[in-house]
Amino acid sequence: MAYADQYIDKLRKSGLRPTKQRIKICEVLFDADKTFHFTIKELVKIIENQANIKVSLATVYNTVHAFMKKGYLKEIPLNASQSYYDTNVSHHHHFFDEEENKLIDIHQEDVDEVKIKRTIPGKKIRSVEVIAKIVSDNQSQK
Amino acid sequence: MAYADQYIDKLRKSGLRPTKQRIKICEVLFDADKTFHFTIKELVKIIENQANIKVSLATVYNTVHAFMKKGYLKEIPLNASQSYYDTNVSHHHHFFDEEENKLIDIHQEDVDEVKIKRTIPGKKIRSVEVIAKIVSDNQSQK
DNA sequence: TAATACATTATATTTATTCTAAACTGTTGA
DNA sequence: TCAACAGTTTAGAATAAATATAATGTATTA
Repeated sequence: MAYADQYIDKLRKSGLRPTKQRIKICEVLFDADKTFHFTIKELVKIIENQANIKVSLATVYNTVHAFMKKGYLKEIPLNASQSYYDTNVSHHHHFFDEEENKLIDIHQEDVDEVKIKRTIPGKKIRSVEVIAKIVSDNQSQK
Repeated sequence: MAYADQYIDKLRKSGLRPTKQRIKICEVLFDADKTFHFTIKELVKIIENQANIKVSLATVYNTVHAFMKKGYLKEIPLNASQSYYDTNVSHHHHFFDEEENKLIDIHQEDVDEVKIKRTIPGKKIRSVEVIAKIVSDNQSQK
């Protein structure tokens, strides 16, 4: 509640109408000081559990996408609408061309080994992959 | 054709029966010297175009998954069945726990900057993300 | 070659996501 | 304050990828 005004502001400044549903979604997403990861379904459940407000799946999709456009949320680049397979089973990385939905290999020698200094107790790293998303460079076309 | 025997061997050694469909799939995937990326649908189309053989979607799915289990193909870790979003919009990377389907942040300071030495003409890099897949480390539990 | 175990297939199912069109709500200005 | 409009929400339909099912077909074996 304390934050509601702040969210109304945030939404207005983004050109989004501050509706009951959007304010509730803001509260769930931004009230806590720590960040978190979620799927659409998880978000719907959290909202149902925390409030009397009913929010449809479609609204959550719309709002999450609107928030992404505004930079309030980020999609984790772990997903594509379909699976891609590779006949090159050696260790290498990829460019993903977002405009053409195409993958391009980056050979291992073109990337320095990625060293992760953090570990998770009881877990080991099975693979490390780098995905570099690329788009047209309009600057260089002038 | 020239490679068919070799593929029959490869399949037998993997405990897969060398059927017409599987041999055709091998030819499409492994005949050329260069590697390539594909989706299931693309593979179905290529097979239809290159041969008289009809292959059902289900067979291609089954075979591609069998080949992955054997290490002949790799799935590009760009996919999850659903999208994950993050309220942390700062630049950082992720662990993905494959057993629990959970994401864990890796802060930027825990990974050295990833430098990619290759460029694609007319394209610029929009984002570089590291996904480290983790699984239980049974070694350390003894 | 017969028996069996494995494969293939068309079709149905499941799941995530997007679309649609009708009902509803926030906003604006008289 | 209220009417009118534009933007929003919603249930349900549509789409699309992936998986499951069960009947038919095929490779293997002895």
